[in-house]
Amino acid sequence: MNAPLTSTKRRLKMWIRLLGVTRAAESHLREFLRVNHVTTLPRFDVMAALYRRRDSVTMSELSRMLLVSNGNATAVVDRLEKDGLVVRASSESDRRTVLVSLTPKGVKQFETLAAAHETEINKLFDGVSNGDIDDLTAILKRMGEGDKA
Amino acid sequence: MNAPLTSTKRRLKMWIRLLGVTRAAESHLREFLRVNHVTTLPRFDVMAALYRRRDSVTMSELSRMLLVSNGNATAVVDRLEKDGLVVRASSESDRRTVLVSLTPKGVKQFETLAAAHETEINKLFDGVSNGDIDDLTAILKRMGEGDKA
DNA sequence: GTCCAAAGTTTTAAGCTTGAAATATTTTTC
DNA sequence: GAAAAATATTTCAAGCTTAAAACTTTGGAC
Repeated sequence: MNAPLTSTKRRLKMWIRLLGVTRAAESHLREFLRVNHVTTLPRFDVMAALYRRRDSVTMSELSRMLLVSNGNATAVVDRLEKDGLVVRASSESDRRTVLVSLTPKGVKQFETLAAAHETEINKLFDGVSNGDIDDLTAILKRMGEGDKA
Repeated sequence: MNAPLTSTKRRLKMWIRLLGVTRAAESHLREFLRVNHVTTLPRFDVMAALYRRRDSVTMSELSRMLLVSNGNATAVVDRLEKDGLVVRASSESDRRTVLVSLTPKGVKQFETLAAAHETEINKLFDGVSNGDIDDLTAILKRMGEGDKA
């Protein structure tokens, strides 16, 4: 009964689905972090970036890594700093740049958080087959590499 | 060289990619709407929901359709109403409920917007093969249906 | 009919997010 | 080496987003 969709319509449909699945998962994750760990996704993201690069990261690198504006990075780092989870230090070589890093308290909290996060992700996508997971990863990888546009 | 990943790690990896691709696309789309049409994604989403259901929608339905909080829906509708793109009316049968609908001006603007949006999505995913698009849609559809959790 | 739980919406406080403007510093150019 | 262009960060105003509290109205229980 259905006429075949044009290539454009198929892309649109895919995008609607992509957005729907991602938003639902994000929403679930946000709730999980809030209720069980009294934190938020942006805070988690910043801490994850700093954890990956333990030897401190500049504000610019941070916003580039997270795909957020520099003003945004400033705001989240401000709050994490107030809570004693990260510290700012000015660079020796370039006094414009600010180096951010996790405090020991931040490292400790993040390790707990990361483990819980991983478990939750696993639970969240429990119903998806391993085949679908790997196919999805492969397609998304191709998509991510393609867009230098 | 790489040891095979556990099922948990593969899900985590998939999620990182999913989030990355979606955020990059959303960011591109936001920029497009702002620069070329002086509007935002949330506004577009609300208008799209109202356009799909021309005979007016309640605030609760709206937030459910968009997966956002009701307070959020209130705020976006407030701004659209101030711009004369939507109207609120109280229901005859239930004085608690508020019926929102597009004004003629809103309909007209949305139709322009929707066409531009579709073209932009198509351009955005230009580099992705039709096969990948359809596979992706199918997998995402299965994922979306699965999560009654 | 009155009380009370439930449902629909808005308000509020806090945090997230952005782009643009403002500041400070470094590098380039002449 | 002074002026100007470029880079790094913060501040600002506006809008997005959420959860929780406050209101209003409805629909039962009695």
